[in-house]
Amino acid sequence: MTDLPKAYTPREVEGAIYERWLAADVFAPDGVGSTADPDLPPFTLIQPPPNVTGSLHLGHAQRTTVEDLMVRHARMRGHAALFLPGLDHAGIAAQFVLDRMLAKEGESRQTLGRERYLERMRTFSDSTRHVMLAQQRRVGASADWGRLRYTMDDGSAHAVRVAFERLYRDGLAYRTEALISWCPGCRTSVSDLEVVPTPETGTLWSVRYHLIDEATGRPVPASDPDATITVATTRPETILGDTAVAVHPDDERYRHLVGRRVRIPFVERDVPIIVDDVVDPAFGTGAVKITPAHDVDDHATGLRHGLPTPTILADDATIENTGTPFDGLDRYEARRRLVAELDARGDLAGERPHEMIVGRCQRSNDVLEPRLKTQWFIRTESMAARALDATRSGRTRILPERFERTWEHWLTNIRDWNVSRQLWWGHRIPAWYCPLGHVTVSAEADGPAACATCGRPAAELAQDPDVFDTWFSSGLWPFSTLGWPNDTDDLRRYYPTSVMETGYDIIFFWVARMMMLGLQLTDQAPFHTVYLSGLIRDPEGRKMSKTKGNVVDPLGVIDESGADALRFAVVHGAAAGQDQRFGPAKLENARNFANKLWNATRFVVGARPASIDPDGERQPPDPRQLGPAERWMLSRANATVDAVDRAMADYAFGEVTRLLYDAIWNEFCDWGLEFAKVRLADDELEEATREGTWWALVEALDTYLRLLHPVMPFVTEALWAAIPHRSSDPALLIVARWPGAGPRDAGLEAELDAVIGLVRGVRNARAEAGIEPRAWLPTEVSVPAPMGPTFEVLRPAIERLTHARPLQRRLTREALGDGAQPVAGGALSVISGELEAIVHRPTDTADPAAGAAERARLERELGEAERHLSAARARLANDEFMAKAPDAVVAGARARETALAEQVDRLRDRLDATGGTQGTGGTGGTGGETA
RNA sequence: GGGCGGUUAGCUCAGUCGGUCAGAGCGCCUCGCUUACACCGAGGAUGUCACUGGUUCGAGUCCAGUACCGCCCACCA
Repeated sequence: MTDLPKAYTPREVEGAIYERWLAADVFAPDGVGSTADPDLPPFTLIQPPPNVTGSLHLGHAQRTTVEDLMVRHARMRGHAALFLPGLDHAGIAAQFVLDRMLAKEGESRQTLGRERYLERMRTFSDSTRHVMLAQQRRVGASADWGRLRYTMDDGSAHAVRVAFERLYRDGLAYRTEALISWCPGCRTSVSDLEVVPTPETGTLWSVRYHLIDEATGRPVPASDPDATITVATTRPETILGDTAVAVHPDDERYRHLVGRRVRIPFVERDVPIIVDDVVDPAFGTGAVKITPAHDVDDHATGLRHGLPTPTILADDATIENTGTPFDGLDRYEARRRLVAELDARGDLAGERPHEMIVGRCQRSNDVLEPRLKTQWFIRTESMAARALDATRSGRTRILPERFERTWEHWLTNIRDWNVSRQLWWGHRIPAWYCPLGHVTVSAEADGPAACATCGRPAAELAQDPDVFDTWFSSGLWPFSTLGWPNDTDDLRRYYPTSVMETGYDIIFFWVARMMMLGLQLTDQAPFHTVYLSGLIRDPEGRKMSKTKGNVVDPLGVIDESGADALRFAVVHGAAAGQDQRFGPAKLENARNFANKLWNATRFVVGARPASIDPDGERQPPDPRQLGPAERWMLSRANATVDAVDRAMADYAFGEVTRLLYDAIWNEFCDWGLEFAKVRLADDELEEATREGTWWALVEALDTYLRLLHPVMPFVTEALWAAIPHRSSDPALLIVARWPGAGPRDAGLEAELDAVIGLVRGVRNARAEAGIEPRAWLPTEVSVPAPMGPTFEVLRPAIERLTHARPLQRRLTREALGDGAQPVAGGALSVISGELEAIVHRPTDTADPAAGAAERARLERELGEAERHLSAARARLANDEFMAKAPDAVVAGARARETALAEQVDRLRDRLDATGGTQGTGGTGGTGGETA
């Protein structure tokens, strides 16, 4: 046993504890401190790797907590529990951060060049990775740091190459020119998921295109009724890339123009008027300009009609290749000038504000441009089908279940995944091109020796300059971290993993891709359960973000309130998939709870009978030495074990903390300790009895510390060190065994409920009557014979808790009131279950008004009891209820009716007695009215 | 345009199988420094479980619809 400081100071407690865990090597499932049961299957949780260049925010802390609590729980249950930590290189996100830093130095990707840029990135990420890892340790992550992985380490690099090669070999990776979303700021393509549809008010311009006289090849004269056709656009600069004008096939207005040609202004290109179903005749003019290289719909239209696809936007979104003066201008400058020029020519038919959805870059917020690029794609159809099969068959379960519908919808409508990124930071795509255009994909670290098609030597091959979408390497995470593609011991032992915990916001980005790639490459679903956490929001319910300035730094919170409080706060009252607001109140509540636990333990430790060796082995409480309160306490602890087990099995972590908070605070501390105090201080009891009482406290406390450990690991570990252990216990709580649910004693629990109810009732009555709390008042209690022994053992505690002196026990209700002289002003009556008490008031504080107040109180209680009683009776009088409700429910209703009737009866009696002694004439009080 | 979630005490939220489910924390009010804890203890007040209808012996809970708030998905220039 170790001493506990008087005050609970999280900083001191937590710092020392983590070092002890590390020293004991208990985090690794195969570490020297592991106590795993070899007969149980392992439990594997691969951490969603946080961005290496990021900083830990509250969301990370919350996820780490949930992950860690699952791991700790599994570990205590005896499973070899692997919590594999990691970091993500976060391709585009990291580049975005570094680019901004470089910009402040007047540098850029271009000025540095690829090699120096990547060198800077490595230096930068090396400096931030330590911060990220240290933060996780502060939160208490019991991760196996020896297995720490990084999406840019050699193992991941190898996995990425092999995975891609296999996908290519199986026809699931292909290279093609396609319309992709391009971010001019990041200078890369982004996936559909990274496009943020943003509502904006733009402008819809109407532009006249001049028809061409086929005979002369010149524009038809303005006098001709069909001199022009008017099209509408929100992006006039794309006019420069137009290769057709389309109308709906059924549109009578334009039918006669179909097949004619119009001249695209500035580029002076003559393009056909075509028909296509994509056109909505009701929108705008019903005629649509077609820009196949810069619009999704137009691209599809272009493909259907075999239209040319001139690209007019450069990587930086300046105009290019148009042969017009607009070349070299930024897209928006070009737009302005182009509109002005059209207006000057008289070809601007109109402009009006237009509500529209603009695609913006998730990272840089730039407006994205659809454009053609030759990129690598992953064919998703077959993999998505397998992923759906895994969830439909139940091999993988998504929690909360409602997200399975989202999952279904997305995977059934999935499009091929563009994995090429024109970034530098990431895994280079292992594809080489020979001068003849042959493609060679190779998993070799040094690339292929020769072109796979024509045999040209490596020296003549050029590797694809692009890198993979960062989610490609993340998608391999559950198995690449365990050694895949090598057939390692870890992979065999820990794969498939048990639970994947992550935020619901990346279910598509990440979970779906892990699932697809895992099934494709390992033939197994990578995890059996997906636990989706909700998002942490600020106290106003807003998403936390740096730009809003409402981010909470978890380290600040930990410094102030402790990691245990933070962990408890983010778990307490939270439900899977449900966002939660986080504010100071929750945190304070959690810290208070830790403090409560600390002080309760300090009391137990300090209350040790001198006859017990502080350094001795823990003794099981001797049942013969236990009083009803101690047996009740142990029964309740068993009940809590049972309830917590059920909640854990349901992944209802908020329920777990609620159960423990209630059990520890409202049962163990409020009643268990209070009853025990009296008993431990009772010199009349035998030494063995006091010892038994203390061992019972230790037993219950030990159980609660174990149950609470996964959520509040530091404080429980520290406190556990202060209580005696069993010979079978390990040195540290983190590897101690999860408690088993022992027997309950329902009858005893009911008796204690009555006793506790009586104490509460007496306190309540005394408080309402305005009686000095410290005044000792003569109190009588009628106790049915079966409860006699319990009452007698608890008598000293009841005396103390109710300030009753003398406390006299009566065998029947009728006997109440005989033991002391009723005094003017009346006595207080309290009914709790089968117990009934009368508190006699001191003469000097009694007055007629007090009697009236007591009557009012009793009448209020009577009224309430009568309402409940009549409701219960109405139920029993309902034939259909009697006929159709289950027997157990009917029996319960009968019992309730009996109890309520009894209570009403007693309250009436007490009211009569109170009225009678008061002598104010109101002797017949039946509770109908309140004075 | 589809889909999902939320609506329960002044605030933030739990509420699993339909039957002691009207709950917690915070806040508020009244007391109290009783030898674990003032980061505490004792007591108290506060509800049309958003609305409408339905199923059921019985609905905060299941079904349908409505309203408001929020999120996700979606190629209308």
